Amino acid sequence: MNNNDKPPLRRVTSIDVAERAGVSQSTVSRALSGSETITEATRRRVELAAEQLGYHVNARAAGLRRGETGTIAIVVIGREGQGPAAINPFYYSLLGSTCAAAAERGYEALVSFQARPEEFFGHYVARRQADGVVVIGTATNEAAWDYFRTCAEQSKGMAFWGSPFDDSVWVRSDNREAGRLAVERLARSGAERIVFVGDTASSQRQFRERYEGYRDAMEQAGLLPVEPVISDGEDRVSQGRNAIRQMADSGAGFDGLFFACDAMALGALEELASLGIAVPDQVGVIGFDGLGSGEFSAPPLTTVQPDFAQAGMTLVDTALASGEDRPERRVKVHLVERASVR
Amino acid sequence: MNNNDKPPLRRVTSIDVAERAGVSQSTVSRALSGSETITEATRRRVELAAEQLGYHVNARAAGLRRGETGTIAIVVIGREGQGPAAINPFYYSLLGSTCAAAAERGYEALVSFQARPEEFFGHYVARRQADGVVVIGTATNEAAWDYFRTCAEQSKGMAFWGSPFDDSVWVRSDNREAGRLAVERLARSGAERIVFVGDTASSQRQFRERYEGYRDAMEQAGLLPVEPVISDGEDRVSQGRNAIRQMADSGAGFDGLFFACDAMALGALEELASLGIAVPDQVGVIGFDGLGSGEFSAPPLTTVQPDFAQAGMTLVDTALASGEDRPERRVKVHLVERASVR
DNA sequence: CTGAAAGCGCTTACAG
DNA sequence: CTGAAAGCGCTTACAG
Repeated sequence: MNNNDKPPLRRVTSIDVAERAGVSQSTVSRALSGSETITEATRRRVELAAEQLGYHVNARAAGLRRGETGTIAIVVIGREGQGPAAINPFYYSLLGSTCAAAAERGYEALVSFQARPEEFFGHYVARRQADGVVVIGTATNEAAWDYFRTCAEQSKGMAFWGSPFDDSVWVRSDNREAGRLAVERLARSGAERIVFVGDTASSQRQFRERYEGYRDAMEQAGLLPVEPVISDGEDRVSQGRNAIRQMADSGAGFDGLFFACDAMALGALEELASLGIAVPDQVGVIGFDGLGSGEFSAPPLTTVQPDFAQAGMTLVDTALASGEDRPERRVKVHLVERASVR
Repeated sequence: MNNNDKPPLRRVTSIDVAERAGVSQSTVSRALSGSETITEATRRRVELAAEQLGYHVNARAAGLRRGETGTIAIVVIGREGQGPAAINPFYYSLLGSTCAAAAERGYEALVSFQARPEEFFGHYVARRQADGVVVIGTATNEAAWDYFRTCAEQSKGMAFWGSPFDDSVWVRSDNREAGRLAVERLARSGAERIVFVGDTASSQRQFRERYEGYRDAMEQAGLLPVEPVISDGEDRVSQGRNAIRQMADSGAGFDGLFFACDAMALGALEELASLGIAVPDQVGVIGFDGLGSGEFSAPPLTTVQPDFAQAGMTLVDTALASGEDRPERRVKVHLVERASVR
């Protein structure tokens, strides 16, 4: 029950277990790793000894010998000069699903948040800390992506979520489908002058893909696609606010809005309200991301969301695929109906 | 530039670097680990060789020899039967700050999401995968906390955020101060009949502490503290909604509300709106957590928030403190002014 | 300032 | 089915 025999002076090793069970170290190893060639009786004896001694196999020594790390590294890129508190919740969801996917594949997840150049590091595979690395996070930190782009040239086993460059192993949402879904839903509500808001030249490549999906869907619906509305702003929320102000000033009419991301849509909702433009009655609004914040906005935000579980799994599998086959991986998206479209 | 010399058949080791630099393995080790006793010239030679070969020291082998892991494990407890998508964003923020704190202390972070009994695991220290483990996440998963409580009895180096039990090394917000802050702010807006909403017998011990802070502050302000309002509901959001309905039915008057957490407050805001009760004009509302969702609610939610950076740091330091001194660690809180109080 | 040797705690051919 | 021995890739006393 308690340790009044003798205090553990030294960490208990497989040799201690072997001694206690009256077998060799090899047998302990085999018994505890589930080898087939061990008698049930022996295995039980070993397991008992291990439990009595509070023994757990030293994962690092085992891995060193086996040559596998059994872990996958996940790096989350943040905006320079901002802490993890400023991370877009979208990436937290993605991080969570990626960890879960890693676990499902039998891997541990080593995660790091990187924002400043001094802390950029991606050589986890070379350092034998991981068998693969997945990189997610804001596309706005150029220095970080430059760094990781170089990393990817040097090492195998890297997978990126929505990288700002195409020449590496990336995983993305099916953004064209997202555009289609949004336009279709807006059109169904009766909207005809639907505009896409977001910078199609953004380092976030996925924005452009969403715009293309919008454009094609508009044409297919017999509607007139217009040029994307691009606005400035410190962050995505103010970009959304400013876009509305800009459109109001220009006097261009619109009755449906598809935003490149939820944060912009959320800012827009505020601005629309303060301008007295009713959502969804005068204008329907759809975002992209599926942020939790959209559940409580006024009105709750209808949005397109990727399948996070699939995203995490694809990221992990891609990182582990050792780069020989480089399939373009697209993650399914679906519409989350809330109340910003009639 | 490219590898047309010969493809790397085998992983490059410190022996390869030694050979190339014309020194011994010991020297390579010393040069690369920043030992003082090495000539600058030698060091440069070694570094050059390492770079040319694309060598990185094998972290696992080094750690095995050194006896340190250099990593801290972070486990995030989820609700059974729900994936990481259902994790309260509060814990994501806390996870992010904990990872950042670990990095600041020179540690890697090994994170896992655990919700089902089959996946409970906390013996990272025994398995030599980490030097300490911090556990955060929902207090509602009893089986998980039972498991980790037992873990904590067996191993040193564990730190818990807001554990449902007191007999272990926990870190918590300064919840009484939170209660004081909320009451003071509400009173300043002119509220007199202020009520606390939240289950004071909840497994989330911090709820009770917030209530106690509320109660004491009410007395000090010469106001009458009332019994906490407790409501049922699937999740915290519906508990918030139901609390409002309950209070409306009972006819008890109130002009200030302090919720045990933001999710409840957010649900309450919706219900208040649908009942036509104006916030903040008829009733002031304050939550706890600092969720991002509160920025976009109608109206934006005034809330009390812990200092996440401090929380992460305290968690890491506590886990690493090897348990000999068990200081009760309280994390500072502050009021985030938004628009749900006059 | 540098090298040769031992050892961190495992696993896995190789024998028997 | 089990054991003795070698080795995974480092670091660190111990010498010189």
